[in-house]
Amino acid sequence: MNEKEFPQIDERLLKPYNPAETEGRIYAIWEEIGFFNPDICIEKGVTKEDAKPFTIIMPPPNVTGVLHMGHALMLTLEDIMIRYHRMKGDRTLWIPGTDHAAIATQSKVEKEIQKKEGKSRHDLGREELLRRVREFAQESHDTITSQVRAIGSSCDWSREAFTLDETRTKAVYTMFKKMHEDGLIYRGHRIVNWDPKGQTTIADDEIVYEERKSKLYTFKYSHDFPISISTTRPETKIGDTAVAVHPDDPRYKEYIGKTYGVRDFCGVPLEIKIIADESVEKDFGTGALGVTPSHSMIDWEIADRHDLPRPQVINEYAKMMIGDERILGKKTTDAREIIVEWLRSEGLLEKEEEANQNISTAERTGGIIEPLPKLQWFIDVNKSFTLPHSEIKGIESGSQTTLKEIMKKVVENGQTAIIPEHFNKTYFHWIENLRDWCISRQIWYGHRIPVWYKDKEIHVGVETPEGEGWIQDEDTLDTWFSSGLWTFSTLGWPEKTKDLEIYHPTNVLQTGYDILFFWVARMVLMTGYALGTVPFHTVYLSGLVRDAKGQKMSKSLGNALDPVEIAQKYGADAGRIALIIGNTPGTDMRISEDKIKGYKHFANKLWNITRFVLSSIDGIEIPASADGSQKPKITDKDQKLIDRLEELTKEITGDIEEFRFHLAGEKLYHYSWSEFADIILEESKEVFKTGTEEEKTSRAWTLKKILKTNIIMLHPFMPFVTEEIWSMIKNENDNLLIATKWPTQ
RNA sequence: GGGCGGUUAGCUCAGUUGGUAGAGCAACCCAUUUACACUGGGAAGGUCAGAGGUUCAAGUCCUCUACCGCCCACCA
Repeated sequence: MNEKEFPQIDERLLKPYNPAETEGRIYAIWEEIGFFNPDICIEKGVTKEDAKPFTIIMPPPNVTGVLHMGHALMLTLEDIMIRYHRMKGDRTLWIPGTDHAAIATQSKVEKEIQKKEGKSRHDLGREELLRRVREFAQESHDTITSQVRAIGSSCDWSREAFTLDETRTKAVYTMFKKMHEDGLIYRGHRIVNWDPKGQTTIADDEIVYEERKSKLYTFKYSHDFPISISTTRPETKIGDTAVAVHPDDPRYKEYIGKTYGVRDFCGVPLEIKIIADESVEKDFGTGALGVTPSHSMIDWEIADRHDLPRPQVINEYAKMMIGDERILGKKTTDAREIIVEWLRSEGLLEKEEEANQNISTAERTGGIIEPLPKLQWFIDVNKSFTLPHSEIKGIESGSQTTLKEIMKKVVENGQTAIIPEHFNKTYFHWIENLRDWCISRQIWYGHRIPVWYKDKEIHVGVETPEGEGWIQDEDTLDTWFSSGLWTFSTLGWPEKTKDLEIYHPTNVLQTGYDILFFWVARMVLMTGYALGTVPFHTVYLSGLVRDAKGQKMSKSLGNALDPVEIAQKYGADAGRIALIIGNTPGTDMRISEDKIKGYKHFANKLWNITRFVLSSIDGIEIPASADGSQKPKITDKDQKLIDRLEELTKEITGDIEEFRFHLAGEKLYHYSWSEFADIILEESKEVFKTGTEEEKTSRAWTLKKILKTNIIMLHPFMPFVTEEIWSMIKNENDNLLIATKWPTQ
């Protein structure tokens, strides 16, 4: 092939499509012209000022490292929606951001420092550790934002947010103060999930259960104690204050209400009251439960109901804090052996059996959770408060409600719809079992709790109080507290900004189903409380991205695909569409390099289709542009092709509107390859060879029309190659493809 | 223990409201410079996990069973 054969063809088309060269250049053009920002779209006449808004706030990736394929899927799905709506003419906003991810980030940096320098956070001190974490977070942030660009995300960088930046911190502090004033945030001495390894509390849903073999011991506290009990943790029994039995259990009825003194339980005197409680299973063990209020969630609740004393016997380092020299200061596991040995030697041990037990461990550190009573901050999910302004169906403005009710109503009445729908059940089930949310963490990286103490005075506020001697609470807030505000803190709340007014509630939240509870439910809670509305109308839950064998991608397994590497090797477009086709919401997917390679071929196919169309129609006088305003006489045969294209356009539009991206992508792929290239273009060769002038003109016009429409519709899915092709097929007065009108309205 | 999802071609998965099964990859045959070998054409491959039911009609709706996966609870 030489220039003589293709005199009018752009010379770029003479070589295979090269995404590595193209993508960075195209992204720079988009950023330069500013169409990612809706204000500029309005300024440049792409969007009408009174157009319907369409908003997505990007789920902020954690600044703990680099992006993985799951992020690539997220960015692709969101970018498809954003580009589609922008092309439709909506006032479209996509705000990017990152999450400080408190515990995850701090523990990652701590681990590195420990490994490289052998120092703990206490060796460094609060200020120095924070400096190091911030430095790490900044680097991580920079990597992430360059990756987000590499994938082709058309988000508005001028509005970028960080969960721990100044504006978001103000939002967090304002929210804390407001909830505190409403009595929804309280400080209480309550049992929490303590992670002795991470030296912090964690939330219920940050617990991971691990099944382990353990021993179940059955014994009596003393020879004259009337009831035997069973336990897997004998060392906690020095903290027992009651034995609970089922109220209907005839075996123990006579003892209920009596109190027994145990003079010496491995060196510790006990006073045990026999109580009746419905929560006890008659059929488990002896049917009697030794109640250890301070070291078991269930027992703490029993103690609440029966007003029992709650001595703490284990400390923050998982060591025994009472007892004689045999057990005092010993690790719980050692103390267990000692107490079992003592029971055995006293002849109190009746049975020892193997049992499977689920051990609670901390998700981030792997430490075994020790339930402990601690003074912590909580959000009360059941307390009534007045919601002054409400747009939530079923809750009147000015009426009494609870946070739990808000979370429930919003999904129940469909103001927020979850896709796929079956996750509704999971959501409701979670809310029903929800307990008060412990929001304080004993780590340093994060939003420091906005509470100051001075003697007996307490100040809760956004600013440090005036005067000498105020000391701020040492703890920081759970990272999900700030994430919960994300849809509106990114729009400027608590200020009454224009953005907040225009773009909130947002349209879609797209995220993985694994954080439905962590995040989605908390956003509903926070938004309902602060604004009396919903954070988003639709929640699109995607599945996890796994490797070709179905394993979770991870660095340690070496099977993780790096989206940027993929983009360099096959093109971001190929990676994007490979993640979309065959991927349904809520279902995990498998991705392999082979699949991505296939779609690299597809990008090249589009390239060659373009080359063929342009070279075939070269020299044929077409009276008008492909926008349909003027056209030549169209043959019946070509009219059928146009009708088919219109039908496809309607289908694709419907599929995107209804979140069936996998179908839209697949249809476009097959239309382009199996219909347009394999049938229409093949047949056109004959038309151009032997047809009449009228047939040739009609066909030339039709091919260009199909090519342009096809490229427009593929743009949300494969933005780079389509924009590059567009630059070669557009008419002089056409805009960039990113700002070109979608073919149906 | 409670709940949710899955089971469709060798492999990975689609299949929107019920209308006699589809794609990609792999494998098979043919074509060899054709816009594109990052190609074209062709053929092969499935009693849609099993059983029952509703219906003129079921991969699709209902009931039950089996197996796989996930989530929640945490029996102390």
